[in-house]
Amino acid sequence: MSDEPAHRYTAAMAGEIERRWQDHWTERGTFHAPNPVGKLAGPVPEDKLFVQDMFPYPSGAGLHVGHPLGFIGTDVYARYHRMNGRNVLHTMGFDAFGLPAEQYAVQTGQHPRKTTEDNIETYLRQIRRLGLGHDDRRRISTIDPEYYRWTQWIFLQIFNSWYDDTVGRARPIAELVAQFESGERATPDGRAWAELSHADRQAVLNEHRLVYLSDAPVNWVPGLGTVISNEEVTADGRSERGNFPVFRKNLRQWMMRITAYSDRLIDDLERLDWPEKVKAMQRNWIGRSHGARVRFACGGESIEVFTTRPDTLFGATYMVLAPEHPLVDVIAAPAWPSEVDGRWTGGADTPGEAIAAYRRAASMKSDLDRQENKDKTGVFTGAYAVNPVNGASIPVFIADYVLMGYGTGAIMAVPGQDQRDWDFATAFGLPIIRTVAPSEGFDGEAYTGDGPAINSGFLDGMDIAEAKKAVIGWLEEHGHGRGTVQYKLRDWLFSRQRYWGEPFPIVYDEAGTPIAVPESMLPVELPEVDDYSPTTYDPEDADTEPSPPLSKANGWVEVELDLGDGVRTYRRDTNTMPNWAGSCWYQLRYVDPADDERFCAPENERYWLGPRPEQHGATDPGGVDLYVGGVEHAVLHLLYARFWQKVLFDLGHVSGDEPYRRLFNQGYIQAYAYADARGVYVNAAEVEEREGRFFHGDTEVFQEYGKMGKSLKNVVTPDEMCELYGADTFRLYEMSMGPMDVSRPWATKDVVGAQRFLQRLWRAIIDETTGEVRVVDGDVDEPTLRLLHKTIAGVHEDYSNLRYNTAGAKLIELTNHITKHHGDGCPRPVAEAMVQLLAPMCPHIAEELWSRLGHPESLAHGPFPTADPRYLVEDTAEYPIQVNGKVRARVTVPASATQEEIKSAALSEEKVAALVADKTPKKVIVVPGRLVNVVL
RNA sequence: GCCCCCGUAGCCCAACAGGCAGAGGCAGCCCCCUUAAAAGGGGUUGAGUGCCGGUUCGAAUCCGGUCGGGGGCACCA
Repeated sequence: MSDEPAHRYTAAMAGEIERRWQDHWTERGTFHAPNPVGKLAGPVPEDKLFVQDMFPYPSGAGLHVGHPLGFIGTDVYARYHRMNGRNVLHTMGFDAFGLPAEQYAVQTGQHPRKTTEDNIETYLRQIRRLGLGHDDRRRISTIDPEYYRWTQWIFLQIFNSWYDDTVGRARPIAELVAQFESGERATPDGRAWAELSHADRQAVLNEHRLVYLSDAPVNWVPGLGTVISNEEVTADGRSERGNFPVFRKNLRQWMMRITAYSDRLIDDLERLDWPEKVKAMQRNWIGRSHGARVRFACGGESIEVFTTRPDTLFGATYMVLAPEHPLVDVIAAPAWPSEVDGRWTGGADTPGEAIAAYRRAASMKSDLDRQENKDKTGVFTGAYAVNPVNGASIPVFIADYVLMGYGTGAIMAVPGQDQRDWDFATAFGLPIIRTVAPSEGFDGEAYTGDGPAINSGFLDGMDIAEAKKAVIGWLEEHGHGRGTVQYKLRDWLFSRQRYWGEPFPIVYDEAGTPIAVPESMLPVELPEVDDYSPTTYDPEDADTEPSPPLSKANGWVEVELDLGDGVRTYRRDTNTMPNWAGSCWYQLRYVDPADDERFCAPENERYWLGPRPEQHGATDPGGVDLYVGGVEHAVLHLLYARFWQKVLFDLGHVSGDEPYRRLFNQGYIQAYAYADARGVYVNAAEVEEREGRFFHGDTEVFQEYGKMGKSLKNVVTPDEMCELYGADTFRLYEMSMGPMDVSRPWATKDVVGAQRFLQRLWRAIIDETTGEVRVVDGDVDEPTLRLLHKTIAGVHEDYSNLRYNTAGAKLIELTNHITKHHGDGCPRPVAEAMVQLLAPMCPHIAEELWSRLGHPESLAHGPFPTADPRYLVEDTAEYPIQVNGKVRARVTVPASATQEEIKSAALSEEKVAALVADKTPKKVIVVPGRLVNVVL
């Protein structure tokens, strides 16, 4: 330790260099990216790049080494392009509203603003050490009133819009009012617009607004004291946050009409450069299916069903309504028909009693029960319906395998082609008619494959696609139904009953009509309250009601305003927005963070985010050039943000209709955790491996693999890594672990490899004992030049394709070559190029070496080396010679050799000639630049 | 149950578009430096690509099957 050379690149020296360069960059605003107009205006090159990390939430727990993986990845990309002359926008702000912040504040007994701002400071301190080239003028935070002013403004834009299906886009609500006024569009009850009261008009408009109040059933979570959106409910019917039971409850809540955009949200995925996996998840979530709605007569009523298989209509042998379906009580027979099947009655004396009992039982089942137990249950309503295609009379059941929330809440059951219907039919003794001939050898139950229609009258012989078309035509012609499209996507529940979120810019008049707060009065600031902790309940108690903390802010809820007809008293909306709101548009604010007239100046928006068809193709939607984050936001954030962008686009506020042109999902850094026999976790850093088993001291412990987390005692922090090795070593190691999109285990012991490399590179340029630059001037030998230019070319390509692991490997290779062949000093041109190539990944050491090599200017804006093609072509080529696919020999020929020349060189090679002997090769394959294969 | 992704040295990972299985790192081994040590230097060993079959002159790569791991959806008509 003591006699370590004075000028070795140690962790301590790295730390000193890093602090110095970070200060240098900050002082000079090295990473300030100019805008075309406004407060950040400056000279802008046409060539720009907007790189963005997914909005981090500033957790109180601080960062572990997994968090910065993507941040470093985007930084390398940004630095690479900045060095190559592009105007690069890269920054980072904070998504700081939301439940976790509020819960953390409640735990620590402090105001959420205080804890959140403290956490942001901690977060910034941690990421600052990493040397990320952020434009710090563009840091924003969703909790800043100057930010959420515009979140509220966008909310009002959406509120004041409606979706015009005839033109397929959102329009200002005033244009709808004009249609009603002129009579171009009739009001729902046919009265003239002028005859409607103010409240009536608002009620009509509420049915069209893209944000509207709804009394529909919503997801109520007593354990959280708030309602949540469908996207936040897990598959087993619990809240994603907190894992509490979720209950369906009718509550008056704000909804966003995202369903108006279902088709565009699906269709526009094709124009995005996104991972297929994420696109598939969004398609799946939106759940578009094509089919038909068919009406079945039932007594004096008509039951409408949705089906994706109208071609199987002849096989419909019964119908099922969801237990909550409104027609159930209307159609239910007063008494069982004679000779009713005992399985159908549920043991009740009348259909009415059976239905009541069944509904009671169904309501007691949780979603989880329903999923675990897929045995089919149901009761007969006593009613029969008529199959429109053949006049058959079929019984109508209720069963909980039919959901009120999808389609029409009613189905035609075709047991021959649907396994669920098959199961029900078998349990209840109902007939099964196959209407598609199963393929040969099929021995299953319901047959869902393709085949010719059978038992289907005029459809017989047609395949599924033909039969669908034919039957839809028939239904439409005879007025029994029509082809239609169905979606799983539901409107977005947008209100939360929490404190720590954006207040709604809405007040209510005496009649309870919601009124937009005028733009001039934004932001509507979050009031101080004595008790910001929400009222939560017994998580299992469904009979509770949300009680928003803001409703307790007495001086705030009641407000005197003059909204045009004199000063009156209004009540504020006491909900807050979900924490997804702030992240729906933050890229727009990064672009223009200080504009206080607009959320973003159009010139700046167009420059950074506008479509560039000449560069990205005719259908380019625009958006952030590279957006990096985890796959966990595939449906939530990424769907909501696309929706807002499209509304803003329709209203003419932005020039592109997608927010993120290219999306990249980084993998996760995971870690081993160790628990002893009792299941108690031990500090992973203290575990030793001996003969394939693991020990903590003398106690045997057992390895698990997964997340890094405090409770698992396996957290490694970037701070520790910077301390032990320096930020550049840490950055390089993270980038070298593998491709960016692959998840992998953290291994602190491997970090030393990255450090040794940087030490070797440092030593090639700096004398470790004197600290003098030891590069040599003069000509560089040919092999070194060849390797150098090959490295330049390869690293260029690797950086632009986010393959940092292979870029790192190429640099190590070059450095090893220099160490081996130029131990007495690195040739200057090689040293300079090497430093430039390294700079995106290890910017501090690169700046330091660059400056020691005599360059006063920062390396942040280049230069970056380009490969000289002369050194990329070899003058000779070595060909492996395969005989029957096995490599037997090698020949070296001039690179200019023709295929014939290569062939004869190969055949005359000694070992090959011996193998060929007197035989005549059947074939000789020459792959130019690759190899020769002789087939005997 | 349905859909998607991934299996290459002890470990993390390379291999352009089917063409010599290896770029790099960790660990191991040998040597050097050192009073000693290593987060120093130099060198070196190591897998036939999870398994079976097919296509091909040639397969880690393409196709079919199978096993293992990860993820998404799930009574959505």
